[in-house]
Amino acid sequence: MLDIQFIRDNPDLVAEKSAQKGYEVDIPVLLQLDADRKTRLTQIEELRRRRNEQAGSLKNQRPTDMQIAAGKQLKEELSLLEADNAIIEEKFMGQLKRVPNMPAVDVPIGATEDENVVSKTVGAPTVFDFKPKHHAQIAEAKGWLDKDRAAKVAGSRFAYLKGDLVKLQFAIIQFVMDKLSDETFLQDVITKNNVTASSKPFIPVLPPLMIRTELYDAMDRLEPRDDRYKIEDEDLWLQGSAEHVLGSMHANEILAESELPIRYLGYATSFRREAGTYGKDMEGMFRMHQFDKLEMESLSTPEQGEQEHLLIVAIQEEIMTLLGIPYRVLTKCTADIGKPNAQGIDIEAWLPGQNNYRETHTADYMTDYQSRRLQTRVRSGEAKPQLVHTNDGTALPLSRGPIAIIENYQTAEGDVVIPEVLRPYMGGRTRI
RNA sequence: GGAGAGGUGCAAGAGCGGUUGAAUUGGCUUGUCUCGAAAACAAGUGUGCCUUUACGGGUACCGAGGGUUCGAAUCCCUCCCUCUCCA
Repeated sequence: MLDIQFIRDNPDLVAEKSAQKGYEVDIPVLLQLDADRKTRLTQIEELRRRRNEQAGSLKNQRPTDMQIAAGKQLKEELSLLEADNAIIEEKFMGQLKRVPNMPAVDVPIGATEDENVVSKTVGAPTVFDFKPKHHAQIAEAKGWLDKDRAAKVAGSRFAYLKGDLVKLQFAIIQFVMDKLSDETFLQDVITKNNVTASSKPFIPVLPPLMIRTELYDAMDRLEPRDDRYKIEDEDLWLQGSAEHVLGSMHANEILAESELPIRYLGYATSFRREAGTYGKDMEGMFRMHQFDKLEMESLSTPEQGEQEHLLIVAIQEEIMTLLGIPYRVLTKCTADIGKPNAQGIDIEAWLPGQNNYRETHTADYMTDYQSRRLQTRVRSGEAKPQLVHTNDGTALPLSRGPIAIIENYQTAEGDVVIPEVLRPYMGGRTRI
């Protein structure tokens, strides 16, 4: 949620930036509602003051009939005003929640994701002396992927992963977890990329995979609900990314400045209904209803926020480089960064089987947009608590990560060479 | 799932329906003392919103949401969470 004070002070700017992100907001209506609720709130507080005054003056004596009558009168006026204000308040919050976070100044303005800017390309598309296969072909031939039986059991966009593909997945998890919880690795990334951030390691976390409506909404990740799985008869949803359950972890807490940044590496199975993607990416395991993911989440001071974002991207790149996967980095434009984002980066891996770059990672910087509703704050010295800044980023998606490995490391025989860094986690095997 | 006991400030822990935003103790901060520290003593120590140049003032918050009452941390209802026992 955006700061209402900021909107009051900069109505035109907010309208303009919201439009750039493709969000329709009616700032004049919002501000009118804001003014209305303020007037009523003043009246309500005055009535409450009078009520408290009378109650306080009575102490232990019995009130007279006149005092009771006066009190009743006050109560009635108050409840009318309060009911009236509740309606306005609800409308106001509805409007306020629709206002997206303001994009940072250097976010390119664009109307669709096609206007994302490729800021960097690392490595060249892998060269083969044979026609590279799609990962689905390789995985199915190896018996690693069984979607037919998964469809029988759970429907489309599900899969049984089996055999060496599963081992590969666990190897990747181990590898990434080792790196991100290693201070030396982080220091190295920081130095190489000239980032100003601490080398505090990420704490591995296995989070709950379900989240309450209230917190999901506060994270601003519940919408569109069509893409979420709701648990029947419970006030719970299956999370769509570990970010959702990690970012909300410290809601309603005031953290000590010395604790920040708090960095988590969450491993979680993520669930998405993929509404509106019928027929898209049906081959293989590129787009599934359920996929495992290693996700970074950082809660930091406002001052640290932007550097945390840069660090997260640098880590993503370093991991891709270590895995030897060609990739490119996209600076997402205003239309694509997402509602709570101030800025966002995508990383796309080269997939020879699709002869294209495809999204594997995202890094989101939300400034205080999420923490305002979560009320996750930090106390710095004597000053009033401030809202923390939140960052998240994919450490490695499991299915798209393995897909990139399978396709880039495939051999003419249909085997897959194991990237060197993963071999220690695969019992020293060099190919599968 | 059933029966019971609970959820109060940084922590422990009081709180006959009415000067209780909340006793007390501890913690923490500051001051006195000291060469310094400890001890002792004194004062201070929540958050949101509205208002104020400022000092301050108002209001709300005792798990969450409703209700009863002139008046609710205290009574009632629903839900969430913790503990004990049973299944």
